[in-house]
Amino acid sequence: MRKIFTDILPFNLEIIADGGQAFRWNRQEDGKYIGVVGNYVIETIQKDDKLIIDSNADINGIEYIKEYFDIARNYKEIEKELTEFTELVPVLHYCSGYRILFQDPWETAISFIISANNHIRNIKKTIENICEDYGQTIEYKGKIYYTFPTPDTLARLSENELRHTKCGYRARYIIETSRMVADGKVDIYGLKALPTAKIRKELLKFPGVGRKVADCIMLYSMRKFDVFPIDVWIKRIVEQIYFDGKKMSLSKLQEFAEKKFNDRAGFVQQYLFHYSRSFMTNVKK
DNA sequence: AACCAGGTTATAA
DNA sequence: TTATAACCTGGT
Repeated sequence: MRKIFTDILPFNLEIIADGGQAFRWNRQEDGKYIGVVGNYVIETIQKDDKLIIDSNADINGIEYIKEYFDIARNYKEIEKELTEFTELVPVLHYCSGYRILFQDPWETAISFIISANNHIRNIKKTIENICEDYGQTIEYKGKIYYTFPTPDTLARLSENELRHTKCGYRARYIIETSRMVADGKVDIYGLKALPTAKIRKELLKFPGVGRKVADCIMLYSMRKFDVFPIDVWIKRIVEQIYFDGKKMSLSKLQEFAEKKFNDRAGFVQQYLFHYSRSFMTNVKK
């Protein structure tokens, strides 16, 4: 069915879908994005202050999609509040409309394990391979799409089988993590209710999950906004803006950002990330 | 041909 | 506690 969300601004579908927080969106020639979210195939395009969505979702699915795009949150207020940090005004201006999706924690965990030391192009390809090989099929408008596989499915695989998806040495991490979830060692869907530090401690039990990946999982699938995942892009831009371009250790930057941005750290990280990727491409690490 | 990319892990000082 | 090397893969 079709659903149109109105009055959505600030909202920028392009950077939301292609900004590195989700890996299953594909831009079409006409500016439309097609992606698989949960069990739904979603086609969406933004027309100014409207988000037009066609999908195989029913009424309940529409609600799920609304949550996914974080439609109800007042981002105008968030962006306004953050201008309190005057050095971020140009960043906010450039990145207005960025939103933090509310994704499935299981899919997000595996996706970000794959993301470690990897390119977006490779990450997307590997995830697509995994879905094609091990997900459920969905037919939509005469085409076949694939869901993200369940923990049980991946838990049964051997490392060599999974390596066909081009995930490389991460295969072992993915399988062991899948087994931990499948065996109930970590209740990945129940973590959201816990405080950030407690969730992080649980997530760090997964092989292939370090500080950065753990924080990404919390930010993109559990609505924990007091985290500040630091990758190479964030490191560069924070060092430039706040430390006169001097190299700083991750732990120093982590402490600095969390203290400074507090409950808004996740949003700030998101804006800084896109800004950094746009303007810091020629700067050495 | 070597080096790098949206980190993590194991090992050593 | 902090530093360094190795790691799949695909691209330059």
